[in-house]
Amino acid sequence: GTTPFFKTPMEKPRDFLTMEEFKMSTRKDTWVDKRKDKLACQSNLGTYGSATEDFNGHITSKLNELMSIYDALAQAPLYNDRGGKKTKGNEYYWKVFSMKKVVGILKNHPKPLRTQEDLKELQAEFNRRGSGRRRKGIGKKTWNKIWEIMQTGTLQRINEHLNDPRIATMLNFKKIWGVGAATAAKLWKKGFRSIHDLRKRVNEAELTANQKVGLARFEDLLERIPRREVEEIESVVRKHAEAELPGVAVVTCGSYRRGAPNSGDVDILMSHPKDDAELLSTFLPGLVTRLRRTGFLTDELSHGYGHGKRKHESQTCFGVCRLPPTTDGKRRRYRRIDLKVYPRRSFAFAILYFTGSDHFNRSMRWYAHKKGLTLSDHGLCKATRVNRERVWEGQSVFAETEKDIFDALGLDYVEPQFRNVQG
DNA sequence: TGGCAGCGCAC
DNA sequence: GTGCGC
DNA sequence: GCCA
Repeated sequence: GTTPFFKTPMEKPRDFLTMEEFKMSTRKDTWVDKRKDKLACQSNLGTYGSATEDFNGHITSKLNELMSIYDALAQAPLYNDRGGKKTKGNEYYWKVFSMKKVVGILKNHPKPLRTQEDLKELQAEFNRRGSGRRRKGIGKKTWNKIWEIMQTGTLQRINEHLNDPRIATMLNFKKIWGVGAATAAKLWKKGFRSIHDLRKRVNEAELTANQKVGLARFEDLLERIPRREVEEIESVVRKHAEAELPGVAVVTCGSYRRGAPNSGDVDILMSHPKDDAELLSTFLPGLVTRLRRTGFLTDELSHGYGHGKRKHESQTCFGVCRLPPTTDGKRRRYRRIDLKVYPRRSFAFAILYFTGSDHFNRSMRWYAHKKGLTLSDHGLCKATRVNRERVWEGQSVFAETEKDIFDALGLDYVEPQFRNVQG
């Protein structure tokens, strides 16, 4: 985070601004600057993040269930008889968005909610104004849901939906990687009723190549990956990456980098001081070939080897991998792995972006936005908008480390393990 | 009442 | 252009 | 579903 990724310092590319030039060109002392201590990417410093114990799993598990139901409803125009909206302008999309936030807040709440007094205490914390900062994100409907779960152990709304076999089946299909609500609804309409069913008549299901992989590896891909295994996977990739391109930097991001005890997938970012065009032309395809040949990378889901507009900016390979059997002969699980290669000039931005968490990123982007800036996995630039259309994007500030990016924004640096905020 | 990010790849 | 995942 |  604070130390450069390579020993030799990088020369600033001509099209980047120095920190001085950048700060000179950005507005300061705006109203957001005075309130920046309230940001999720600043205010939770030292309080959230390292929370490893989930005191309110009895509540969040139920909210998660309802969330996945809404997620199915949100994106299933085929399921709704009247046809849902085509975009995420759909009402359910934002219910899910909002509930995710609530789950994050409860996961980080340092004590279990059992009694009405516990709940009132938390509500009071949310309503307090003046001296204490006012917390946001839980509204009246959600307080009612939490109270219902505390009293009855469940939500009537969940049972109503799950009693509908269409919803229950669609939720199961949605667990297949590459199958969203639209496909799940299509499969229901075609008469499929279970994963087993789908496997039996896979040819009739008309799945895409990715969905077929998702179905074949279904059970394994549902499992969390222990931290220890993420490290093993990283070391295999590092070994082959180093063979392909000596001196390559290999950094595993995602929840692993935030210190999580287990992860949903493995997100590996790589870079090298060499010339960008050269790095982005052959390295990743070469690495992928090596990983395939050794049997480690078993499936490729999608590539971004860069034939599009942004071919100079990054390359990706999403796939499935598996470690060799353990010494006592036990087979290992198939795991989702993302490989990404960024040129050195944007490596710090990419590392910051893919380390997350989601809400931490949103918070930083929001702050940047209010200062007339735009933050992405490629840079931090001045943005000019007319009628909400981005018409012009300035040069990015030069950053060799994540800390440089915080500095450019005028924020305090936050270590990865404290970026675990969700609220 | 409008905003909550926006993008690239498979098909 | 839609669906999907990031 | 929450918020300004």
